[in-house]
Amino acid sequence: MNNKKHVSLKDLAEELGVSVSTVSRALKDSPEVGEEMRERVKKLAGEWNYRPNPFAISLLKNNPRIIGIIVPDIVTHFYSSIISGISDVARKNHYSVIITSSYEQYELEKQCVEDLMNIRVEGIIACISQETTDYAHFESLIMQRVPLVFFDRVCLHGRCSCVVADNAESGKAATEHFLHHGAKRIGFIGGANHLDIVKQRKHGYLDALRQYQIPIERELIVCEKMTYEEGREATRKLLALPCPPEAILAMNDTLAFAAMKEIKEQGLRIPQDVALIGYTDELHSNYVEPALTAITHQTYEMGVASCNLLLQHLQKNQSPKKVVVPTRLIVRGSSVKSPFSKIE
Amino acid sequence: MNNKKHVSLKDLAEELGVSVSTVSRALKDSPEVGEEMRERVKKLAGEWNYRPNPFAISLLKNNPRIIGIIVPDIVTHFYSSIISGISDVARKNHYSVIITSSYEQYELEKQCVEDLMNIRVEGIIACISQETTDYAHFESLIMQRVPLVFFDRVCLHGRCSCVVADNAESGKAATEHFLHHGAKRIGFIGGANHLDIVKQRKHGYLDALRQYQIPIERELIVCEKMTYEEGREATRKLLALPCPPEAILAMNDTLAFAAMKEIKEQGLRIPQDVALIGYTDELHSNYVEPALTAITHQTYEMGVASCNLLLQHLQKNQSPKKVVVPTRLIVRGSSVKSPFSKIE
DNA sequence: TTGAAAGCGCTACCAG
DNA sequence: CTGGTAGCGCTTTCAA
Repeated sequence: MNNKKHVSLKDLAEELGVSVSTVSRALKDSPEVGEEMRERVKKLAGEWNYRPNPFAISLLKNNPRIIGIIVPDIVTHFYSSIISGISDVARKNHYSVIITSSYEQYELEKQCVEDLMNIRVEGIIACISQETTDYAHFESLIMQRVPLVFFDRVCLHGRCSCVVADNAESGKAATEHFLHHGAKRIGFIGGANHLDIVKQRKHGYLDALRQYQIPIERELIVCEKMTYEEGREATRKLLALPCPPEAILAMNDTLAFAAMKEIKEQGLRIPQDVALIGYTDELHSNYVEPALTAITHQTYEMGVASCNLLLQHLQKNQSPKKVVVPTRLIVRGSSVKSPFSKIE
Repeated sequence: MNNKKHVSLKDLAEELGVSVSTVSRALKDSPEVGEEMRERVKKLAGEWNYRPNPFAISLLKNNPRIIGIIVPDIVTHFYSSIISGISDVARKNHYSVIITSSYEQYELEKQCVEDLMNIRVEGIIACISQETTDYAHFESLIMQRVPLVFFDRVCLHGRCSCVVADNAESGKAATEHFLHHGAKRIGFIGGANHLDIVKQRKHGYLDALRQYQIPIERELIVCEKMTYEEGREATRKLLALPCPPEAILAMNDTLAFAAMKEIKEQGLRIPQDVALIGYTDELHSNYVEPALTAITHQTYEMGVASCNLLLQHLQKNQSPKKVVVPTRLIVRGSSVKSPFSKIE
């Protein structure tokens, strides 16, 4: 048709012999344009496959309708599932989403913030990296009044909205589950201590022990990085104790699967010798053997909640809110010793 | 400082008492600007945290530096890993990435194309949905000269670039592996027949059988949708045959894990009663028991290759290329009957 | 070495 | 009901 890549209002106007203003109005069903005119314009726009140039509109209105996301990584099911929830809500509200990964690194996380600001996203939804202990890059966003919502791993409490799981409760519930089923010496494998989620889940764990008047043993608590290898190492440490734990609570799916592998490789049985509970999503817990008892996050819902929260902030200035998305303890084979287990 | 959300060239120019042109030039180290001037401009730009408005630049240059991605879903590790590869290459080349999901639905896939075109991405990287058999929405992209690269599930051969695994070879290799280890009756669980990947892998499977002069039995080949439930059902069908297969090749990880579950639930042993090979990534194959022998895709590399290919097309008009990323058969416990298995 | 002005595509205001 | 025009922020001529 014409050599230019995109059709503009001007192109349409020239072809129809009218002004750009008229074409613009006709296309958005302005009441001040003639019925017949509207028809003609729309017909040609359809034929020529006209699409409004989003950059012109963003330039004009200063609202690019883009939301930025920062996650530690995108391949972990937990995050991709949350992203999925965010994207769906965003799309329904005619927002695009740009996803960036910090790869659990502080420096890269700062870069992500920088990149998103350069793209001029309207707001950011983030989950901080394991490494991050300084939050200046996020504080600067608050100063610039860029709406900001954290999920799962949060910071700057009270200064921006966040979506979290009921961490303390779930840590307590898992621990109580062990206690109800006869285990008294319970190991806890967590991630870096400075993370809120670690603190809170550990808090729940300790709380349950206290309530049941179980003495707390420091060496049963191992908090390092949340990687597969560290999980193996932590489990090895626990099992090598003079008096090893009868049960282990692992703080995410990588750690849980690592613990499971290590326990098995040492020739111990799950749950008879060591019971195991993880934090994970439903997908893979069923594939392993025994099926993994786990605290299940409603990841998709967390994404939906995060995006809704951000949209609220985008629409009007609002004081920070905190949304707690409940978890559930799904009991499978890895935690309950069958009544016959002691006879075997 | 000032109430406006963003600092513009004009703001800087006014403050410095010079023209916008000068500021613009100074900022991009144009040789025709004075040393001292450049210093002053850059200093103020830094202090005021000036960022060029990307929409103005996109409007002007008509290159928004955004790449669109269409995947069947984002939560499957296979796709998220490929996305990860694409994103990394894109970011290194100062491109942003917008990810959309078709949820394996034809209608939504068309919508994704539409959305990405509205955003005016410079090019698109896509993996077609299971449902898609009509490719008009992609053909229209070719007509509009929008660079397009397919990966894994491809179409419109020869008309656009694509990145694929060595499907036929891998299907053949897996089948030969079974044959070498004594299985003769091999079941094949695939996805919808119209998909290239299914055809090619089946081709490899049949090829191996022919070469070893094993009669081909139609009822050993089950091709339905690639969902967990269909995988269970397909396995059930195979095992219910008068003469059930000694080995099963499952066409992706969902199907493989489904098959594993079903085989176990029927009280059969893997690999003694039924050997199993899947197509999957390394991550979860090791968690299950027995560990799953699998054709491993180099997913991250496929993403890297796809993005590189697209960038080439973006830089200059080029005839379509096809990149084949080799797979590897990783032998684990699920396929090799131990020498003692028959004694047990 | 610097400034003025046009124009990218669009909207919105003011005239007619 | 329709047209003209200014302006969003930036780059890029052309003049000085």
